[in-house]
Amino acid sequence: MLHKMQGKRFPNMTTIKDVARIAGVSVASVSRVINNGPKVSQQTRDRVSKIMLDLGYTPNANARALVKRKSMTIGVVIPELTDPFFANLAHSVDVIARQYNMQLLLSTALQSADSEQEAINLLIEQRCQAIILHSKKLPDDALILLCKKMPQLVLIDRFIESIKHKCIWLDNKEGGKIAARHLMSLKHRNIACVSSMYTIEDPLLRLTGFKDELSKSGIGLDDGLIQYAQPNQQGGEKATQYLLACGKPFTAIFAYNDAMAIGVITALEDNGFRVPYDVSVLGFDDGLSARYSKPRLTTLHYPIDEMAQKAATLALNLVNEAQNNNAETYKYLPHLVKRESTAMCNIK
Amino acid sequence: MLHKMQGKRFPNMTTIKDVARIAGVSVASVSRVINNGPKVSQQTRDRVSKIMLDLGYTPNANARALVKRKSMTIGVVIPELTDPFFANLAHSVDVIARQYNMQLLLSTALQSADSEQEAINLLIEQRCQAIILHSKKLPDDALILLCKKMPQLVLIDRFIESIKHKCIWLDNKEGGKIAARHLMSLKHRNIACVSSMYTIEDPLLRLTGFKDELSKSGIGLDDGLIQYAQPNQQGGEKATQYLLACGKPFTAIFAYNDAMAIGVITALEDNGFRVPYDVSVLGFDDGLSARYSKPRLTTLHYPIDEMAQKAATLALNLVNEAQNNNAETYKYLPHLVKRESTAMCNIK
DNA sequence: TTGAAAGCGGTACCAG
DNA sequence: CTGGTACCGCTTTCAA
Repeated sequence: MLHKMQGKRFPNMTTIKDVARIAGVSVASVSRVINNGPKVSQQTRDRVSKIMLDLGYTPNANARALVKRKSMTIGVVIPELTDPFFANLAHSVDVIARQYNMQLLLSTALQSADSEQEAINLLIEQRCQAIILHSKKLPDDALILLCKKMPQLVLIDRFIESIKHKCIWLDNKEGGKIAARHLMSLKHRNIACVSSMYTIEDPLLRLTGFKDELSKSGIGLDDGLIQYAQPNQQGGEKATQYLLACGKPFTAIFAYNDAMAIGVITALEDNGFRVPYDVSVLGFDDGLSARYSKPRLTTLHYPIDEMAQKAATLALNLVNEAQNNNAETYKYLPHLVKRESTAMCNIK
Repeated sequence: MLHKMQGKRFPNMTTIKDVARIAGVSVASVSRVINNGPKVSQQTRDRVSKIMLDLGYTPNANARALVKRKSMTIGVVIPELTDPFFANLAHSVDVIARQYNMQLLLSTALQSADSEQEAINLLIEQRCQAIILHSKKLPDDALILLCKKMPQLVLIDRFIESIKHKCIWLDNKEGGKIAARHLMSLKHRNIACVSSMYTIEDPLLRLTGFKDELSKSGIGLDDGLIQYAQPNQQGGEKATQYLLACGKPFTAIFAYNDAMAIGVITALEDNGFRVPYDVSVLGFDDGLSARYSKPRLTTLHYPIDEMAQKAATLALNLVNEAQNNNAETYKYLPHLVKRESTAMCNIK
């Protein structure tokens, strides 16, 4: 059901010329009034203002963008709005956009490289002055190319060495380590993991950091105790059922994200285990649901708000390659938020 | 921290002229190639296409919008993106936008009439071909005026008689009635309400419908058992504490929305009551959290997705006042989703 | 099949 | 302080 180019054209609206004609002045003067320009007599200013109001005149941003070469828009590419994580990301960009008096242009990319590329192209067509891109599907080289074409493009949640000064990213590996330390501090030694089945690097990094830290203390992670599933509540439930079925003992589960963690808890309780008394569950993200769930989730806070605001600010201030010489990089760290889903291991 | 008009101008990008010059053809021909126009020789088409690719040429949507008087954008005004309800609304509009090959322009309005008006103005400046407006603050007459100026504007979650063919709304009163019927069918007779403190009409309508339906069966609603608070989780907790403190007995609570309902449950359990065994709790909206919460929420499903899609489609097909003669109106009804937070009253 | 040229609605420079 | 005007990048007649 693709309606190619459908949609009616905008009805004729009053233009600057209409205003000028009716006010008996030149368009130049009207333009000055619109922009609060300096050299207009108060008398002209008042008359023109009144007429603009009477006519319900609204300047055309497209025309303005064309001549000024500034669209006053900032673009965001995210997979979709229904995921609160991405909605928050967009929201934070919006906060910055407002500060700069700019409009938010949203492009959702679903889950394919093509659709990501398409989303970006649309934003470039619109000549956004900044683009915040959350890409998981496009390969590194495509992004590097893109950055060359669009200097004011910033990547969020991704790290690429050769354009690292445009990458706002979270240290997932360190996140895994923090998780491991927390669980170890609670004396857990038999730990399971519920990870995402998608082949993006985040889950791998978290897992790697997690394992590394455990092994530092001589704790191994049985491969059978790592289950991969869809990174949502159902995936969490399913993975937990497998975990339970395999029969290996564990006293804690590190989930890829909060949604999975909630699924994990559900499955655990359905099978007669109590969280955190029998099994501790650790999430990741610290979204709203982490506070809603019962028990409330102990989880790693993902500072997406901060990161998105940084991304927007950075993008807006990226004039051209010349300025990218700054050696700044933008690594963020998750931090532990202790709530109720983890507790001291009570099995010796 | 308002950065007036800051932000660098867009770097010079290659234009249609560049392409034309390098290809040794006129801009007209390039334009034809871009738009897959009919009268171009295959040879020219190929050469120009290649050059566009080599140059990384991307047409300027602003220029195009100007001359074609079609921006290919669709605007959405919502209070904010962090609320999943509004994020869903925006998402559904986006779904339609994609079908029509249009871009989503988002304007957040926070919580004041001025900022709503401002958000709308910005979208009109952008010459969106359709605007979906969720307004709670602007008075009826302002909206009626707006509709006159912007025929392709559609209101969502609001009903104004004189422009009812542009209103996509939910029958909140009926929602209240459905809620009452459900609770009565479970034999509850002492019922409390936790409502929103904001003076928008939704909470009032729900409450009215609720009371009306109760009184039909001869059940009264003690004014002391109606508490008003912020329409979020904390508000729900607070309101419940007041309810508990006032000492009047009740076996069920009808909350203004899911967030409040979850707060209600928390407060109830903190005070030793079990949901739904001791007290039933009924929510409204049926957002994600209704499924995450424990117990999972029995709630009234708000078909916001459907409504938003309808709104977008309607707006896009609204050419001018002439066509608004259609007598169609767009009332939607919530429906009950039974989950775990309500149960038969076990107090005689 | 092609190109020249007239705008679309503004801005900004220059002259008066 | 004001007006005339040359663009901004692209589409679309109209002729050739």
